[in-house]
Amino acid sequence: MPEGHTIHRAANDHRRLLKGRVLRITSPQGRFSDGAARLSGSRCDDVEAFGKHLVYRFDTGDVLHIHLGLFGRIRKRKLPEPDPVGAVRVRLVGDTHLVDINGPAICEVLDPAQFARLKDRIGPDVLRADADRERAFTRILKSRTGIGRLLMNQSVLSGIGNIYRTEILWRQNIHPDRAGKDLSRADLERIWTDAAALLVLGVKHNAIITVDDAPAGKGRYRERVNIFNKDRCPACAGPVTRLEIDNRRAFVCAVCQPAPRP
DNA sequence: TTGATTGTTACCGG
DNA sequence: TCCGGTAACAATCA
Repeated sequence: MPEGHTIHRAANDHRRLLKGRVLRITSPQGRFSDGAARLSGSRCDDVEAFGKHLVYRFDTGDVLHIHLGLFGRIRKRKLPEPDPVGAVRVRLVGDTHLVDINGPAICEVLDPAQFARLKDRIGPDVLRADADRERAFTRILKSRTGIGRLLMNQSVLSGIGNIYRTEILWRQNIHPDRAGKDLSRADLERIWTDAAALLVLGVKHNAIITVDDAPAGKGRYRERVNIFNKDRCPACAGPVTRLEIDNRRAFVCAVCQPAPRP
């Protein structure tokens, strides 16, 4: 589930439900007892997403920092309080709803200085209005690393996950092995703009939609994609090549996305 | 029971 | 400083 759109969607939803409210915070498995005790009873001042990082800000200055990693899940439940389902690390109880966080890779309390360091470490987020895209472009244009790797490096730019990586590069006819420094500024502008548009659509529909004119109704996996996990390129009908980049699946059309000269 | 999976961090060496 | 490689970790589902 966790690509950037999932986290931004959760942040928007949870802000609406929890902002301004005093929360009761528990640790059903006991694996976050200290953090829950430290935060519980304070007022939630805001909920924000930075790339795939979700943060709940409290009036004490403390921040609850969540990163779902590959397997984490967020569930919103209505009160009265139902039993936890699965490995609920932390439960945030508001006035009408609660939020359960299952299996996050990161679940920690940060003080203001630690929170500042976190924000500094995360690259500009294509979904945030305050994102400094130049910071990402400068870094990419100097890098020998392939753009496929760079797009998944959350300290370069944040919010793009594995499926969007494949889809964005296909839509822009760019091979993932092309070095960042061999791309043009115009290429990067197109990538950024496309990524932002697709993620906005993802937030809106709670699904990964990268095909134009997506038909109504939901895909089987809440996806409507062009070549991720497909056999044929929808543009040229040629075969889709499967790659592995950083041990993650990637898909390329050899015709529409010419490989760089070796 | 097994394997795959929409992710990240730490550490080391070149 | 940057880059590649490796390992560790997380929970659920088919």
